[in-house]
Amino acid sequence: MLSNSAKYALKAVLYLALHTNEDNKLMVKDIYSRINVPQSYLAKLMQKLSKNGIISSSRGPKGGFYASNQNIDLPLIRVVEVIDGEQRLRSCMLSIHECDSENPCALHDLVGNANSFFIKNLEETTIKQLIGDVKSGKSVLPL
Amino acid sequence: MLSNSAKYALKAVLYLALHTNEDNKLMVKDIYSRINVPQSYLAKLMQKLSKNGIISSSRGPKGGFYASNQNIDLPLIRVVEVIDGEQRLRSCMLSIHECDSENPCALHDLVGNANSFFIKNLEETTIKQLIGDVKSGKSVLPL
DNA sequence: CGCAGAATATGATAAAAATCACATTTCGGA
DNA sequence: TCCGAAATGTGATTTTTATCATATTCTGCG
Ligand code: FES
Ligand code: FES
Repeated sequence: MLSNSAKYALKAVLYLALHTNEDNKLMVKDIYSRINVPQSYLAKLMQKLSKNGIISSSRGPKGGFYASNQNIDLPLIRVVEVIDGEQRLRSCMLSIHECDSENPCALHDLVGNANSFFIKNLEETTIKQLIGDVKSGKSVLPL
Repeated sequence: MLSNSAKYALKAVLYLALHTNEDNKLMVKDIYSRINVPQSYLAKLMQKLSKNGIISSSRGPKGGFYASNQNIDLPLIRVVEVIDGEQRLRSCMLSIHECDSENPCALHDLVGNANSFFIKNLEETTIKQLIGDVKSGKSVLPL
């Protein structure tokens, strides 16, 4: 469903959304151990996220990565699409082609609904909304 | 969610359930192109399934793989557990640990329910039940 | 300006998943 | 009994994913 990389990326984005802003940046080395992701692997992921506008960054002294107000208004699905590509999430449970309700595979009824429900949630939920739950203690950002 | 191997295995099991029985066996070379799975890869998967009692086989001339009446009464989850291991399906969406409703991660509410719904279905649906839908044309076994 | 601190770019290595190839064992039938 | 047809066992190769390492570019500050 989600690749390991996508999980890492989501954790990183959420961590940035919780702990940074334009005036309060963080470097990879300050983050990786907090979310339990290998340092240089995380660096690569964050570069990709940054290049695709999911998170922000600035170089040089006083620089680092951060989540801008614009960034945290993005829907979660943007994060996983940048990392995993567009079709992985929408692929059929049995075959390689896209999941297709017009031509449901044998497993489609057992999972298709659940999956499209998940996708819909990812599309409709923004990063900002999600960290609300974490802040209020309703959910947790796991190691 | 499901590995490629698990998808292949499910397709193979369903194909056997649809087209074989004790008196009507099939060899890998008769199957692989019908379900679009590399021949020798499929052979390995079917050995594993056979060794774990998910499907049946007999050697020698007139031999082959088949799905017995016992086999098709198994729940679908047995197939994926044999191929993917027990925990993959139940792992948290954000971390490596098991999904845990007591300690929900930030994504849990968005997906946890959908996922446990899927698992429950895999546990409660037998192979036999599933091929009913295929036979009646309600769903399809895709390439 | 120039230096150090940071992201960025590039590519090498390691591990896991997918795929392929072949030797061995078992079994039915002539 | 023996031969060939089939699964089984073992391991090698390829591809993808995950991880590590290093060189390069940009930028604020003194
Ligand atoms: S068509 Fe296979 S999961 Fe939807
Ligand atoms: S705890 Fe993360 S998906 Fe359930």
